[in-house]
Amino acid sequence: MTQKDLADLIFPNIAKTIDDYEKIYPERKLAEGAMVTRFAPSPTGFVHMGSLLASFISSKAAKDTNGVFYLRIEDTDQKREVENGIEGIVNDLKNFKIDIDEGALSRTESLGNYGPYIQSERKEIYHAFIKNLIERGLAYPCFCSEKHLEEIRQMQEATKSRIGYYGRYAVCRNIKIEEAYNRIKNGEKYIIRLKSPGDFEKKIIVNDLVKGKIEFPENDLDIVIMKSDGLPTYHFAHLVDDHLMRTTHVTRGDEWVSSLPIHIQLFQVFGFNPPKYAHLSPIMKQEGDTKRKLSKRKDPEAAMSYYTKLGIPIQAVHLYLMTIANTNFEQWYDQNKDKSIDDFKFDFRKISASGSLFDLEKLINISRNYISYLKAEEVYDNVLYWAKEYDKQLYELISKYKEYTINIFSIERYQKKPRKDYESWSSIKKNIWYMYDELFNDVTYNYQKIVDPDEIKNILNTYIEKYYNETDDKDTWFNKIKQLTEELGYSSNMKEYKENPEKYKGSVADISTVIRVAITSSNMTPDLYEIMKILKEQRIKERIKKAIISC
RNA sequence: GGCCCGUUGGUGAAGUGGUUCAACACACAUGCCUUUCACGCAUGCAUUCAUGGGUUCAAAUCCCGUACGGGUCACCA
Repeated sequence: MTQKDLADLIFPNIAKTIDDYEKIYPERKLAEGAMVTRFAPSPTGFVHMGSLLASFISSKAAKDTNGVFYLRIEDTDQKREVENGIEGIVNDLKNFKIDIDEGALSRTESLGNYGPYIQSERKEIYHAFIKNLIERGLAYPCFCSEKHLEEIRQMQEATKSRIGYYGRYAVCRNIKIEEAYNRIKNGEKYIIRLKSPGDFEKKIIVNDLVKGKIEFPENDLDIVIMKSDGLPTYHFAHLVDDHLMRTTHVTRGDEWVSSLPIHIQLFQVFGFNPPKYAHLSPIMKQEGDTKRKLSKRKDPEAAMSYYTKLGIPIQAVHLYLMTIANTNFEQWYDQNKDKSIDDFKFDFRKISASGSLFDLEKLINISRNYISYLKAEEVYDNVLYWAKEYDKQLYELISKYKEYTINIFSIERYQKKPRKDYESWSSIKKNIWYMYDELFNDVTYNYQKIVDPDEIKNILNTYIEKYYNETDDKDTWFNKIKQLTEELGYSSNMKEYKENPEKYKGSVADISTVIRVAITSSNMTPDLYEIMKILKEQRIKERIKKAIISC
């Protein structure tokens, strides 16, 4: 009896060989330096920040080099799968404008010639590779029960030995072919393990794209490559898939670095070239005075939905991810404000080796800047789209007054340094609500410095009757406010007022504030002249009247 | 416990042996500008690169130890 007999017993219906697969999935014909990258999540529903960063980097690297970025679904652990998990992932990527060139689109649809892109559909491919290993005596069935494995572990712990299935602990490694054959024939449960050719005393060096050179002992663990359900483990699927899909660069979380010796060994056993690896440190979160990994479970900001709900533009999230991804990006962008991320050349060597702290404040700042450079129409479209989902009242209002709203968004926008009032689509309402009569009902007025109702009435009355004129240009408008100021015994010159405040009842600032508050109820607004231009004569008069009455 | 990685200001970080070695950005503080708020501008914010040794004429940068943080050691990915 030979290894071949054993292999045939375990995998009786394997039609294709490794060589066949090599032909079916040939080397990709891409330009020199083109990278083939992938995002390979489990279908657990949604993509969190860390994975998004990894997929963002992968897709950017592929795009920069005219390569291929694909999506592969890693569903070899069926317990993890969530209903519509694939759709959730595809959706998140789509929402975040990370385009895939190939890969799964849903359970039934996909794109590209290197599929299937869902691991559970690749079973026979894995089996062909495993069968090959068994034939060559490089893999064997293991009959150890979980209980027995647990006993081994406890013994190893007790004797302070290295933990794992290796050397003299790997009892099934030495089972005779005949015995294995018969036990399988008798229906005994088993898994397949790699017969590791590694030596723990020897070292291997891996050059990680972000961590640099890392030295490990060789892997000598007889790792499981096929589980009792017939599906491969992650390690083995990684080998087969990334080889057959011709992946050149694997970007993943650094929880995988300790598996590197296993992965390198797997590639060696088949004589394949391993891909280049980039292991990303996790995104951290400050909690008290300790840092911890940003958690999908505990931290709402780890989910993409958090940002769509908040109305942070996805471009801002991209910008933020890029500043985390490449440490030289921020400066580049600062000097190339007119360019987009697409013009920036991503570099694996510029990824920080230590985990960065997630900084929402910085994200918001980026968002604020980003929004400030949009056209008013773009702001409008975005707010409309956002409000449709999250703020019905706002949606109706701005739909009804489209031109008017765009005018509001235009205030102090088209200048060298636009205002940065808006940090997200959801925050805009608090900046513009007073422009809509529908919302301008039960307002309260806080006139700041001037509190005497008669004085306020007097200011307002005098202004509206004597000085206000709709057609005034800005200079005239302000000169008239200055005239009003002087007429009432206030100082129209701020410098002068600051030098001798006791000589006046107040300043032009105080008068302006009264008018501003009367019209908007807020003492913090953009340029009052612009606001009044948009509001127009009739409504200004109404509002001033309303303010006077409420004194 | 074994193996591996990391540690520069409140934050993201630049900088891998020596021409400002502590950039730049966010945040913060103060001042200026100013009809409010923002914007903008100016200034300030690590005598020091977790820590102790060592190599060197010279180290944040190289080596060793220690501390702290993280990862991993599944028929999970």
